[in-house]
Amino acid sequence: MPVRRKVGNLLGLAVLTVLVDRPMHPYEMATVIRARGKDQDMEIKWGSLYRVVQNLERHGFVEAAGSERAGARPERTVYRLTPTGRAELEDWARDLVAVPEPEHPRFEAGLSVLAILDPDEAAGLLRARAALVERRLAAQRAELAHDRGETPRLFLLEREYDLAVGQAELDWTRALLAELLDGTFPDLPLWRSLHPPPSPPHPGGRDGRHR
Amino acid sequence: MPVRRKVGNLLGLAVLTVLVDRPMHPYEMATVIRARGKDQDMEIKWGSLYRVVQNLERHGFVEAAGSERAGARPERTVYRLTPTGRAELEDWARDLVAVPEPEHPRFEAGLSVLAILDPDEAAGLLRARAALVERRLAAQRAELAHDRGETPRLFLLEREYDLAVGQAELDWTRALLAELLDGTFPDLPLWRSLHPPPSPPHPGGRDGRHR
DNA sequence: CGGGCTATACTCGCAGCGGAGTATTCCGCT
DNA sequence: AGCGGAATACTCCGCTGCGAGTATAGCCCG
Repeated sequence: MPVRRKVGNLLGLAVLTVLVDRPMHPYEMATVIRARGKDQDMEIKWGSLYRVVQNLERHGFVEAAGSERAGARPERTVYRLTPTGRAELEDWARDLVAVPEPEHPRFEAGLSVLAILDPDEAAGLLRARAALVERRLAAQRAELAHDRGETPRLFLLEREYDLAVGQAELDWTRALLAELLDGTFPDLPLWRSLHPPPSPPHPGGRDGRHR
Repeated sequence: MPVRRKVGNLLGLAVLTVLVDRPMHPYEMATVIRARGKDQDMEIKWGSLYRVVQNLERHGFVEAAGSERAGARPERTVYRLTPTGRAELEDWARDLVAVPEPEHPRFEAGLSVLAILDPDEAAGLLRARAALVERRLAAQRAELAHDRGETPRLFLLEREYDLAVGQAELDWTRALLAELLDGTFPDLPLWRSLHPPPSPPHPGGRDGRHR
């Protein structure tokens, strides 16, 4: 497995990263992370921000660098990256890049239980998904093309990657869908046998229960 | 977003699925899920099993169908799927299949902070990753080919999908790596400027700090 | 026939996550 | 000048997840 991190939340990675440039107070970190669009790259829940910063401090990755107050309002603690924190950031990054870990997208879980749905319904759902994915890809592609003008490619790599993987997903889905629609999919009879039509006119109570 | 589930843990999905066939006690569910290989499809932590079953019961998705004891040993509660539970299972499956959700693989997070590493090191890490991914793909492909003999394709869809996406990831990584190695990657100068060599012979203390 | 190993079948406790809430200030509008 | 809504800047608490631990039963090996 990938090294067990003292602070595992990826929000922590984002925090360490923005602190490389300069010390900040938590709310500002949130703003900067959002501004750089890095909140799109990892599921970030802002409710966890202060908790995560606390944990980073507890483990010596960041430390308070004093506190300021602006006008009224509770004083905000400004945090700075420690050398240990910088090291942790690099180590974490290395780990994320070099060690592939089996991940488990929702779609995979969905496919693993696809057989409990009626095959015709499943085809409809796959078609719907494909349409949505296609639209999202188009939007992402447009946005990426736009940002290329303003941001060096070096900082857009994760978006390129996303696009590549998304496209592969779409292609695979479309291929499966085609097999289902033109009847080439080999297990269709088996699959249908698991889902007897609601009530055939009404012959002698046949009931093809599976198992 | 995808409907908020009362029980969100995917282990719950697996539990509902095995209960379609027949009532079971928790430990048996674990055995069956493992036997069907469905534990490969979702990150399952067995420490959560009893908790998840409890929660499913609390929400009326499963219910105790009595308890048995075998020889000595604490009596095991046998659970059965309720109609609500069956409905939840189908709804959940539909949701997982039809609604694509932006996911956030570890590698994406890694790429988003790649610039903090030295470009040469980054190339090394990408190469290492590519090698590992390639080996895993080969292993998966072999295993899948083997299982094709014993299991209908209908129950192996998620593995096919995994393979397709894994291959896309590998291709993308290799392409990026090639650009880095042959110097085609456009931001290499920028990137290098963020990482001044540890200590150049020792001229007048130049220090190209970024920002 | 006894000693250790593996499989069976759970329980416990706590850290961490995150949804929801809170309080204040600022700004635009009318 | 008064109101409403958005942005700022957090806090709180309950539930979940899960690593670690526990205890017995069966069984294989010498």
